[in-house]
Amino acid sequence: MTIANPSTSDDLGSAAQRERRKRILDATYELAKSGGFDAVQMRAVAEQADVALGTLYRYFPSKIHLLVSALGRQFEDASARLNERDIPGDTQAERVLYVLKRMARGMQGDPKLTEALTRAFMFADSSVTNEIHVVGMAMTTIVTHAMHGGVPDEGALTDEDVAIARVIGDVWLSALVAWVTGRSTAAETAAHMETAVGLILRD
Amino acid sequence: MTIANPSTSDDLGSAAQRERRKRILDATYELAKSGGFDAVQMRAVAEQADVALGTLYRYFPSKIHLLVSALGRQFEDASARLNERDIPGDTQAERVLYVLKRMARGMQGDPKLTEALTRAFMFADSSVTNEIHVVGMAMTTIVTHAMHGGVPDEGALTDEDVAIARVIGDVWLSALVAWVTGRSTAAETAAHMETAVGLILRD
DNA sequence: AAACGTGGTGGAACGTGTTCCAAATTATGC
DNA sequence: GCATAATTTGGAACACGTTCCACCACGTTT
Repeated sequence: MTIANPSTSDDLGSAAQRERRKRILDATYELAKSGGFDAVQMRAVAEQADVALGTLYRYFPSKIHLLVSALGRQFEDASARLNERDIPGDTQAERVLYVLKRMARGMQGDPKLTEALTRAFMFADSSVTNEIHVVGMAMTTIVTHAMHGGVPDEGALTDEDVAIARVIGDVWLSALVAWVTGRSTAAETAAHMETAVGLILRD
Repeated sequence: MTIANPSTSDDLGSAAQRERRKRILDATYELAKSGGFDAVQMRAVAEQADVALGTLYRYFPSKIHLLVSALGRQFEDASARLNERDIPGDTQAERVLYVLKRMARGMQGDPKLTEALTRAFMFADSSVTNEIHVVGMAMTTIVTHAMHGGVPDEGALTDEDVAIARVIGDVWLSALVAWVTGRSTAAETAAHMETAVGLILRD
């Protein structure tokens, strides 16, 4: 018996397996984008990705793993895109708000997708630690990068920088949940983030 | 046809209805305490509360409403208990950390219960706005009360106070989710809260 | 007291996440 | 190319949230 799990193993498997994995994540993305969390039904994902239900579960042991993995891919892409350019703004607060607003705009453009991924993130238990960590690191990287104005000098990252980035990430997540669940508007969310960043990053 | 909904209407209904509602919330509490989110099964709640499944759904339209209502009761109790005494500590940060640690200790003593209620809170959509609002207000009240050292002078609440309380509440919620889902330990959570409060409340 | 209406009961039924399995297919070692 | 192992498939089956419905109980109106 092999213990290999195509979704978490470092070994990415054969080309066919990589291809299947990509098809599954693409299908997840599409369904989430058009119908949100509820529309990402395992049978529907399997069908659209053209794999059997059992195969889907072999690659991703639960709907939550599946969605969080999709979120991770999104975040890594966003992080890579943001980090290759310089961040405008004269203060840390301005730069951080710049990237947060940029991300917020992106998410508001795809509310269903955002809802699906955020819900999954909030529901993830310890079995999803690895996938979650990918997302958390990407978020922290984005914020610290903005704090430093786009200088790729990673050595300058103090513990306090990281702590600040994590706190901002926390507030952002809470605000995101409130927005996603329809308990606050986009404008309220933006205002709340401005307040929070202003409080945390007083230069 | 009557539109009355026993769970949200201001009119609490007959004594028998109030009694049923209490039995349901008690059953929810018991099940959550012993088995967490998954153990709060609607059939089990109905049976333990000695009502029919249909009746349970008449009082609480979903499992999420049910759990968030139970959370609201918990929080209001905690808030009332905390607010009737003075908060020790010389600075705002010390006092806020005092109450946060106190609450954290309470929650760590009932991890399953905390898990159930937190999960429900995170999953609640806009149909649960009212119940959520109860919890949010209680949390804000607790933090602002601690900031002011137990002085019941509500007139002294500035907008900034409330904003600060909300940011702290956000960080607390994110930390709670991480703890509940097994992604961080109690000690890490406590340390993170200390960092956050230290950053936000620099006297 | 009879009729009525409101809410409660018991239980069937449905949808979707998840598990399981035997058969078919594909990959691997020789 | 064959034997063997690993993977995929198709689909049945199960669990639990949710909906629905026919019927019952009880208080109110007349």
